[in-house]
Amino acid sequence: MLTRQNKSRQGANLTAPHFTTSHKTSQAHDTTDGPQRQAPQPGLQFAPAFSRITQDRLLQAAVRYHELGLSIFSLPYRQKSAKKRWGTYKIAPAGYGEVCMMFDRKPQNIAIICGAIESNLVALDCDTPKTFIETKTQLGEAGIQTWIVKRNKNGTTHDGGGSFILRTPTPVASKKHGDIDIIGAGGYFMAPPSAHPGGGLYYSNNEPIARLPDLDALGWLNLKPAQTDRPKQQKLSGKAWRLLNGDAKTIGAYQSRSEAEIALCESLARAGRNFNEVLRLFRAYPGPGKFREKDMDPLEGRRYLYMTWCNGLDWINTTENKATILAKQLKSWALGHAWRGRGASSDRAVYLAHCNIVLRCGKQPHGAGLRELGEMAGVHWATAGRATTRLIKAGLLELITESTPSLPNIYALTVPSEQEEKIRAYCYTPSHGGVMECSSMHTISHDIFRWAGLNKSGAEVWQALQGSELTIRELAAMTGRHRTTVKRKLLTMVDLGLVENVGDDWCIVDGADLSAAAGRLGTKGAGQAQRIKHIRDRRLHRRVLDRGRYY
DNA sequence: TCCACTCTGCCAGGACCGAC
DNA sequence: GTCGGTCCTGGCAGAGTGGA
Repeated sequence: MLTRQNKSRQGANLTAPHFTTSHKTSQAHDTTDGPQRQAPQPGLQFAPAFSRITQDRLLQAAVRYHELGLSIFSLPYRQKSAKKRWGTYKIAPAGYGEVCMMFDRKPQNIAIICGAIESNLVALDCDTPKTFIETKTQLGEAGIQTWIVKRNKNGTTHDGGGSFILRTPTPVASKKHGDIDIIGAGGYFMAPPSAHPGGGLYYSNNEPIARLPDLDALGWLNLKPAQTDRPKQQKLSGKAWRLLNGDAKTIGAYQSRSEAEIALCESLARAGRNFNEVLRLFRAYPGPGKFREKDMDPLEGRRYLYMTWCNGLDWINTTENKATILAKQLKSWALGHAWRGRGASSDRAVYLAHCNIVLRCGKQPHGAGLRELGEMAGVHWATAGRATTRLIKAGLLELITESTPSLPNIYALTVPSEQEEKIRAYCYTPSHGGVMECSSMHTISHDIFRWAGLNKSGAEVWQALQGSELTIRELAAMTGRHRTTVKRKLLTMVDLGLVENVGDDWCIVDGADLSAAAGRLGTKGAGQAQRIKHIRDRRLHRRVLDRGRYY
């Protein structure tokens, strides 16, 4: 088994793994003739050849590729086609643990993804010996020596061909160029020590992967950049964009470029980006600059950014500001007591949405659009507006700044004096702010708890029943809903197969499926439809503003 | 179980501010 | 000056809710 110590030692050498097809691993050979001398005779079975490559060597190779920043995944032994979904590895390469899980158990083939965000690899797959030699010559004339992957002859077509693996500044589009398959973004190639379906193992030379300064370096191939997804700009703050774009004034507000990059990571994390997305953004934009310097060596750049990212996360986790702490206290309070009165269920859902917005942006006063509140609470935006008005009247919210046609209302969470003692008693602890509350918000906005479904009062009954067997009287006391309402909801839930009653107690049925129940009530997809409608509304609004009038 | 009242969803129409 | 943005009010129909 590979130890972490071994792993770090391997990381010191940036050359690609070198594999021979013989157990005599010390035997030096040229890329084109060495292994061919050992090529098995046609018709022989090749399984014994693989048996000389131990499971540890397969795992070692996989970890080595991982260390090089390549995105890999497993294929069935002696197969080239993926039998499982591998698209996620294009976006988020497998971590060290996952790589070990994939290659630690049985013989597998290794696939390396081209155009993946860390590597920007391109493979020039030459089908014939002639094309292979021509390409090798042209690369040599251009002063490019790089990692080459070949396989033993097995009597099939393409014997004598091979792949040249290169790094490019940007992902390259896949295409066919004569007898060369240019495997770029979205494709993958077989890596040593994989086994070809027709027999024979893949092996490689002992060269590092060459990095092209630009796509014109291989002018005769006319490489084109791949179309990549644009980042979701609307979710990033203006400050984050200024930092990403290397705005000197914004960066100058920090004591160092490192601090600016930590702040940028923190902002991206708050916007819901994961590390791989952040890495892609840092590579796509100039940023404060220090990462760019480190990224001259991609492995070093990745390590540096990972440390910066961890520092940003640490900051978020350890330095909660007053607004965040208050929001968590208020959220715990809102979830922990019964809200009484008509409309209280919606008020509670909208109030929790306000708290979540404060937690998300880490500050208050906070801007909250009615459509956003509606989507988060699972109600119509007009309902969210009316609920917000009631919350203001109740002293739970304060309207700081009225909306403009382009900016939403600005609110502040407030603590009514008569409630202050109770709310402060809901001291925030990690158990209050974790999974339980996330799932609560997720439940409230579920399609089944929409209007014409079980509604928000149904959501409260459902939440109260989580892990408990309760009577109608107890449920009414816990939720603040009238016992008639509680009974109605329970009977509907029984019809939907969500709950059952044993004597006076009611409990959730094992395996209850909220989505299926939403389908039966006709509310399935309501949240998605609402989001789509809001997108249309905003588009229409923009046109109206452009015209200056409605018609 | 029934009824009165409240709330919701939907629609139409109208209005402006801050950043660059 | 241009651009990019959301909220509010009022009315209507019908569902949801609380209480008798």
